[in-house]
Amino acid sequence: MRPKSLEKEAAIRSIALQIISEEGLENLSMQKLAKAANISPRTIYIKYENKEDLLVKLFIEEVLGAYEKAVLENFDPKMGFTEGMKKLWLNTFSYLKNNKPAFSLIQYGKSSPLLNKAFQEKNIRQGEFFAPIHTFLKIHVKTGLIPDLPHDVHRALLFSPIQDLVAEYFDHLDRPVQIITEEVILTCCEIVIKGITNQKNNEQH
Amino acid sequence: MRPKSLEKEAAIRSIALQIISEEGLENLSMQKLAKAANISPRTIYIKYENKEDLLVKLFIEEVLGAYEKAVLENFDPKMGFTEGMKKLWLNTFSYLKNNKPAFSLIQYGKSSPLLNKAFQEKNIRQGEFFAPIHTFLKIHVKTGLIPDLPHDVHRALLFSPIQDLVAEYFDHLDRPVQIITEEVILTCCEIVIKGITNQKNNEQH
DNA sequence: AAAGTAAGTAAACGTTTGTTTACTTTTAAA
DNA sequence: TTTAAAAGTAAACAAACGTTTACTTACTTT
Repeated sequence: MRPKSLEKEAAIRSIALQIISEEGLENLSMQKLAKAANISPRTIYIKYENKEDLLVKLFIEEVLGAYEKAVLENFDPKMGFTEGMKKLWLNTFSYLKNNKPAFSLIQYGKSSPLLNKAFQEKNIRQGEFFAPIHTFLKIHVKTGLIPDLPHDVHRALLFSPIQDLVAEYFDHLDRPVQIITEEVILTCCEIVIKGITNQKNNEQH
Repeated sequence: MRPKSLEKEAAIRSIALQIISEEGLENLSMQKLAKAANISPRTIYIKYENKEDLLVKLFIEEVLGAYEKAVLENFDPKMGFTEGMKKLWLNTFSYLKNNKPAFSLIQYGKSSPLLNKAFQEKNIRQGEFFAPIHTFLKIHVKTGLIPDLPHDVHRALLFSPIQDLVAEYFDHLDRPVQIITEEVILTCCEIVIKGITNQKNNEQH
């Protein structure tokens, strides 16, 4: 029997991401994708059940999987809070700034009902994405360094600014002067850390 | 001559938002919209040049216009920093939590190249959205209360968490216990304020 | 009351959509 | 070397797409 061509599957995924990033999810069609990948539309249906299946697998497996791996590289839940946060922020920035297609689909994941639902179901059925961050935060809640808030609230406070900064990095890409640099990222990270940490020695009653 | 029916225009806009919110931007079609609004497709083209024109006007005029107005209600750039921030955060929360369709399209504005481009062009040509917030931050930079960072960086640090919290509010809507309440919003706002403000009396060298 | 004109409709335009049918090619195992 | 079977292709399917044509309705103005 003839084996599946892995190159063709990889081409489908990367070209789909490219179209979504450049023209938007609403302008991705199976026929456009097939033509751009130089294959027959039928070939896509050998690897994916239908368009929704393709989009969901692209989002969950290709994009979020690689994103999680990149963010957690050289990160350990037992790290000190400041060290860990800076590692996570810098990993996020250096991965996403070189992967605009991935960032685009992650953004769509917050808008599209289809992708949003897929994300929540995956989180429930197969365990949370970014589980080591979960552990990391729990440890620092236990020591009393950061307040005991729901994990989703922690995420909003600690990581939504870095994602917004990446969006701004891309918005400024064609301008002469870059304002979102690694130095700015670290400054912002320190500001976020300062906000969340309980500096017990400073309590004034 | 026969006047335009304002009700029909309003119906087009509100039903379009509803479809985008429930089924996604990628599933909004002119024919579906016309049928849902009980009008002929041609009627939409009396009021809008084409589909892109409809989407852009929906985003810029209907959604961002109303959003800006709601967020700035009873806000004054001359307010104290903590007071102003809390006002902006609570206004944002109370407006968006009752306007899921608006929130959905705002999220799409960060993903879709069409809407993103429209937003940037409008900001350049007709002056920034949320100009009073600009002024507000400049005042508190001048007094030295907050660091002098680019406005986009301020925005990421000060307002991206509240937008993320609204997204989480909607994600948790069908669960028995609500975790995103006005109280949580205020707690988070205080954490963000604590991070950004230069507490000169606490400097330890 | 009549005229004039924009608003609005029903139906259809040519394209493109997601997907499938009928067929050919490729390749590992017999 | 033959063969079974999945991979892959070209072409086409009905349905839905964005948009327009030809026509009717409704309302302001004269």
